[in-house]
Order: sequence, then C-alpha cells, then structure tokens
Amino acid sequence: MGRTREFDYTEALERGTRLFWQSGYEGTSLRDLLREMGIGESSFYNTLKSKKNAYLECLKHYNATVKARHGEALFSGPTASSGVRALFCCVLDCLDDPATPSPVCMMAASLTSEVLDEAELRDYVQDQITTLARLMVERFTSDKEAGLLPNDFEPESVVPVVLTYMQGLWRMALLSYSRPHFERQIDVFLTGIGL
Amino acid sequence: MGRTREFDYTEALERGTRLFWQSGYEGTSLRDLLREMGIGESSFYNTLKSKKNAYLECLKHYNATVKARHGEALFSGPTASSGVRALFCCVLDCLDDPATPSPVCMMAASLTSEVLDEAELRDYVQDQITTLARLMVERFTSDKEAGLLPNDFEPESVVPVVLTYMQGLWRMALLSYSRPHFERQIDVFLTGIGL
DNA sequence: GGGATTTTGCATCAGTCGCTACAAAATTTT
DNA sequence: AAAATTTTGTAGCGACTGATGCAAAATCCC
Repeated sequence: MGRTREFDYTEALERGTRLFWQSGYEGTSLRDLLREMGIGESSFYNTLKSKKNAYLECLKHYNATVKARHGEALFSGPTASSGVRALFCCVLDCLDDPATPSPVCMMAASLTSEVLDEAELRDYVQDQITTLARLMVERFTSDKEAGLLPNDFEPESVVPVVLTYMQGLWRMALLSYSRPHFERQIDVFLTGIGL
Repeated sequence: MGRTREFDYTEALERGTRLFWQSGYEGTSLRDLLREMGIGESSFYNTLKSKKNAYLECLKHYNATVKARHGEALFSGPTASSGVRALFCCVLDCLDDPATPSPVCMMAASLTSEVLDEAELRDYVQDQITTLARLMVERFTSDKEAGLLPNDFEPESVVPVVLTYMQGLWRMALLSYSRPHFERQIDVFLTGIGL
C-alpha cells in the first residue's frame, strides 16, 4: 500500500488540539500548527485535508477526551443536582490545572463567528451542545419522576439556563479567575435555580 | 493649524465601530476598515495611531452610545428587579434589531484572548465590567435597604452571577436565537436568583 | 503672498496567510 | 527486480497583513 506513515497520527492530533485550544481557530497559523504537530505540509494535507477539517478533527478529539469527563461527572453522584455540581467542579478543576492550554473550554471557544461561519464546524458544535442539553434534561427528568425534584421544576426550561451560564463562566474566567469566588458564584446560581 | 480635515471623524468612528462590532478585532482587516470608514491610510494613522488604538476608540464609542442605553435601563423602573429585567429586555431588543451588526455585544465579544492579550484593551474592558458590576450592586443594595429585597439577598454574590449569565446569553445567541425562548430562559433565571 | 503646518493619496515595505506542485524516498504488489 | 502506490521535504504560489515614506494639496499665521 505504499510508503508507511512516519508520524504518530494520534499524537499529532493531540498536539494540534492543544494548540487550537490555546490559540483558537484563526489564531492558530498553519505553520505554528505544523511545527507543534511535528509534521510537514505534505503530511498534513495528506491526512487532514485542510485547516478547517483539522480543527474539526481536533474538536472531536477534544470531546472524546476532555469533554467526556464532563459527561461522566454529570451522571456521577446519586442525584441530578450532585451530578450538575460535579460537572461544575470538573470545570473548575480544568481551570485550576496548569496544564490546561486555555481557560476557555475548546467547545465554548468555538462559539465565535470565525468558527460558526464554517458550515461543517457549526453543524458539529450545534449537535454537540444539543446532545449535552438532552443528556442533562434526561438526568433531571428521571430525578423529578423519582420525586427528588419539585413538581414545578421544569428540566426543559432550566437546562438552557445552566448551559448559558456555563458559557458565561468560561468567558469570565478569561478576564479573571479565582476558585473561591467562582465556587461561591456557582453555588449561588445553582441554589437559586433549585439545584 | 495646517490643512483642515476632510472627513467627519465621528462618522468615520461610527462606521468603524460597526465593522469591528460585526467582524471582531482580528477579523477586521485594516483595508476593510479603511474602506468602511471612507478614509485612506494616511488619515487613519494620523488621527488613530494604530489598529489597536482604533479598536479602543471604537469600544469607547460603543459604550458611549449603545451600552449607555443598557445602563439607563438598569436604573429605569421602580425597583432593582424591574431595572435588571429592563436591561435584559434591552439586550433582546438589540438582538432583534436587524440593524445590529452582530448578535454579540461588542464588549462581550471583547472577552477573547485576541483582545485581552493587548494590555491597554484588557485594562479598559476590565474597568468597564467592574463599573457595570458596581452600578448593579448599588442598585440592589439600595433596594435591599428599602426592604424591597429579602435580607438574605446578597448583592455582592448575585451580581457576578447575573453578569456571567449575560455573557453566556450573547454567546448562545450566536448559535441560535429566538426571542420567546430567550425571554422564557431569562425569566427562569431571574426568578430563580430572586429577582 | 510667503513660510509653516497639517492632511491626503499613492506606492510600497517586509512578513504572513492557507495551500499546492513536484520530485525524491519508502513501501507494497506484480 | 520492476511497476504501482503512498508519504515526505522543499520551494513557491498569489493574496493579504499592519504599517510607513514621501511628496502633493490645502489651510493657517505672519
């Protein structure tokens, strides 16, 4: 089947993901990306076919690794409330980890016109957020049916609020972050909306 | 005094602001900016001294015009609660207005590393947000002292939550916006945190 | 009107952007 | 071993980036 690939695809993707995460889509130049991935343009355009597609693959890789932990956190703990709180705790852990390339979650960072203007990227981001929302609604609904949440608690209404607030959190962390302040703020928020 | 300026500075700034608002800081090229402002590079570098400074001036102009309405809304109405609700209504009006260059508030759009990496810009953004927070705290505090808000309501704790949520709102609007959904979501949020 | 000062248009700077063409190197199939 | 196929390194594409140099044009002070 021809010459064998010399570089480790997964590792290159891993490195690329970290750079995209750190510098954003347009903020990452192809040359910086290649240097970070440790490959040449030929290898790059051979496997990933364009910068846009590379970003998409990196986003998928990000979701499969980093973001997967958030999903697990949501379903950890005995109640939906504890799950959501674990999720936010997971977010703070991410912010505290010095190895994190950027304070902003890579998915949250993709909520920019530079990314959303690209149809394929937009579709993927849209889909991922919808999926997370559905998961959260399910978790809440089953808790409600079990009597763990009041009858006037409407998962369909609350979930968008939680998601929206979380988007804001990532952005605010960019401006200034302090774990105690954020923990307090999150608690005020979650307690307020009944979680 | 030399030759008189041929272009209208304020109008040029107005046009520049709209373009920056629409396309972001790095997303706006100098040539597009000049074409939109209707001036040449000489005039540009003569009055505004760099792209960075131009963005700062446009941000100030934005705050003095668009953002000022938000501040007024906060202090409109008889209670702090009605003020905050008026503020969010103002946000939705902005999203509905077809003349709005971008769904994202220009200040919110500045919560990006591409902007915050520039010290002067960061300082300004930081300062503006702090000011808005202080204003909101004051409004809440006076209401609380007047007995219009419960004793366990802590302005210092709630305000960051509101600001954070609003940041999230702008971002989510970028993904998909529908006034009824947003109105409902905002109501759930504000009611939840006691407003 | 002459000199000083400022604004303006135009050409251009060096550097970067994403991407591609092309041939040498390496591996499989025949 | 020869042909076919794939990967890799390098050089370069045209277009664009923010910014500058310079001289002509326009205005003010004397």
